Amino acid sequence: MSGALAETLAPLSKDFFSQGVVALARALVGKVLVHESAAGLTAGRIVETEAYRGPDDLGAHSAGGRRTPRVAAMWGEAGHAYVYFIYGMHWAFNVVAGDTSEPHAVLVRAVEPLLGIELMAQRRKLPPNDRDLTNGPGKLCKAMGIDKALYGVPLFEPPLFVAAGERRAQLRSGPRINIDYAGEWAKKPWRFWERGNPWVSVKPRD
DNA sequence: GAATAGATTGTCT
DNA sequence: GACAATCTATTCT
Repeated sequence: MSGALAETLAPLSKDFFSQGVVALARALVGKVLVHESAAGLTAGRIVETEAYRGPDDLGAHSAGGRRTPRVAAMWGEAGHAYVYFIYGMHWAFNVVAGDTSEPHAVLVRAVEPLLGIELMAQRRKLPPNDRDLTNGPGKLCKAMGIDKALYGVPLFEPPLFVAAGERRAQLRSGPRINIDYAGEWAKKPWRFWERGNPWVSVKPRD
């Protein structure tokens, strides 16, 4: 990939994030996530997202109005990062949506590597052409160097930001992954992905 | 390819 | 003390 591409990666404006959480989850598919870390630049095209709509949504960490230190970012301004640690070893990255009275967020579940692929491979200890590089929430965080240090940072300016990008295939939707405990809420079709994209995590029926 | 179990720790009850 | 918006290795078929 060329330096020319890197130069086209400018942050979207703050306004982009001011839309409903489900609309934002849809809009983010095809956009590019960029991280300018000390180790180097990585960028990936977002191909899979999920919307979490607390306090009503029982699948959300903010369910029932829960407002603990961990979920504080969900109660913050739209367009900031909500990063959490899960299963004792993985980080997951979310884009906060809604205003400060609405604890909403969009989980980014998979990206397609665009830039800094060698660095991603190094961080993941995998070959650069490996499909497992970024096809899952924990995997993409590891590959792109996203962890607690980026908790709450704005996503409309460096070092971590969302840039313009195009969808290359039809947008599909289905139930969210691994929230069976959420009852009826688990059935909502708030998972979105780009049809047929090989980087999507848990294989959907496209 | 599918199913299963084990890893490992921050967070909340 | 229980569990989690997951990943990996292993063991099947």
